[in-house]
Amino acid sequence: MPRPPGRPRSGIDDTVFAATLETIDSLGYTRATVDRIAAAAGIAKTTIYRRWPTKGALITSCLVDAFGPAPLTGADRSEVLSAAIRWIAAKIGEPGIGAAFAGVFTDAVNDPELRQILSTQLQDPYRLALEQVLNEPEQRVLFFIDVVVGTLLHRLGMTGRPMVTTDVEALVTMVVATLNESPAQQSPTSAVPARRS
Amino acid sequence: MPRPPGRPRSGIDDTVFAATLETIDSLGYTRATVDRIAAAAGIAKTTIYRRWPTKGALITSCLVDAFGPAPLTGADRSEVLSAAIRWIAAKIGEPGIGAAFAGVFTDAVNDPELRQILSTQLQDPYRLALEQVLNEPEQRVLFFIDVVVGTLLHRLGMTGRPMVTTDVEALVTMVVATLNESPAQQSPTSAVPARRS
DNA sequence: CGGTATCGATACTAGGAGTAGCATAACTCG
DNA sequence: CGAGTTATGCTACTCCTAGTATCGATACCG
Repeated sequence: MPRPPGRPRSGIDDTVFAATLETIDSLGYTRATVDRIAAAAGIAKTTIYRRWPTKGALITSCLVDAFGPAPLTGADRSEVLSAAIRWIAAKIGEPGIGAAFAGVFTDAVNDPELRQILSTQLQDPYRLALEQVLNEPEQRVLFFIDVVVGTLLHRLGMTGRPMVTTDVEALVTMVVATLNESPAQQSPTSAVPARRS
Repeated sequence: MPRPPGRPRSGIDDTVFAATLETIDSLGYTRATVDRIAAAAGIAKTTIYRRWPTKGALITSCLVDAFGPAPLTGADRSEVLSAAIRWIAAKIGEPGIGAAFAGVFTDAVNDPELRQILSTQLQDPYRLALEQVLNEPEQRVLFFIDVVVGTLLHRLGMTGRPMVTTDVEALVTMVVATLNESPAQQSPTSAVPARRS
């Protein structure tokens, strides 16, 4: 794949991501203006707007980078889900990440385009992976995501602090219990045999 | 109680509340500027700022008025909690209320003063009432509130639509199960007898 | 060296939160 | 009725932020 003509982009994405989280962590989401983020990264604001169309897109991109792939490991479905909940809770507790997440989520509520970006780029990969590994339908996985992420963000938003371990464990217990009770399905297609009408 | 001197305030609070919800419902939270809300209410913007210090305070006040007292009724704790969850879910689904709630919550994440207003004026009354009627400690009631409200707002924020009845019932089932399992406490002080050291 | 695309810097537009000042309206008291 | 007091409407303003425009300089390719 030949390099396209013109001056190549300098590899500053990681620098911008780091500057974004640092600025949000130290000043809060609203005061983390694009100007300040650019200054913290040592680049011009216009350079940021050449790479990300809006501030929300920048934050989303930063979060996708910060979260990385989810560790969906465990002996059974319960362990996988427990590990996933503890993982996202820890991530939201990291400096800057939780505030960035809450901030961009907040913006997305009233911005359909940003909501689309957030849903597609950030949520969907994890949702699809969870549907696979848990062998659960989309509706149910979306419900779990709403419960877990919604709870963690509500706690962060109302108190300004991430959820403590004790409550995270209560969340794990509650959600895993729900997973194992309702329509328990261990094997995908054979659980409910098709019935001819 | 003698009327204080000067021109009395005109009784426009209800008009402003209605105009606020209407404007948010039709234009969305971000486009519902104070100017537009004032115009919809047929008053001057300065009049709004004489009664509420900030836009967030106006929305919070509007929500307190819109929610009203929670119907904490039922034969036992499970019924009370179930009714409360269905009630808040229905409220958040009403036109304008959910968007207003999500919007002001969003703003509060990065605004400690607004967070204080929201916590004190909106959440605390319901939290205290729930602690009484459920006979549960503060920490546990706060956890339930985080789960229920967080889940409902996350669904509204990610999809733009309130949670459907099926999922609300799943939420009810999940939370009520947690209420009845963990440290079940039927009587307040006698459950754990004081032990002299 | 020519072509192309990025970067930095400065200046700009658009829009919303919140404020200031003033004329006017409404009400109480004497 | 008139003086005192407070609320309202209106206009104009400040401050801040997202996002855009422009232009010279820079880096890479052939």
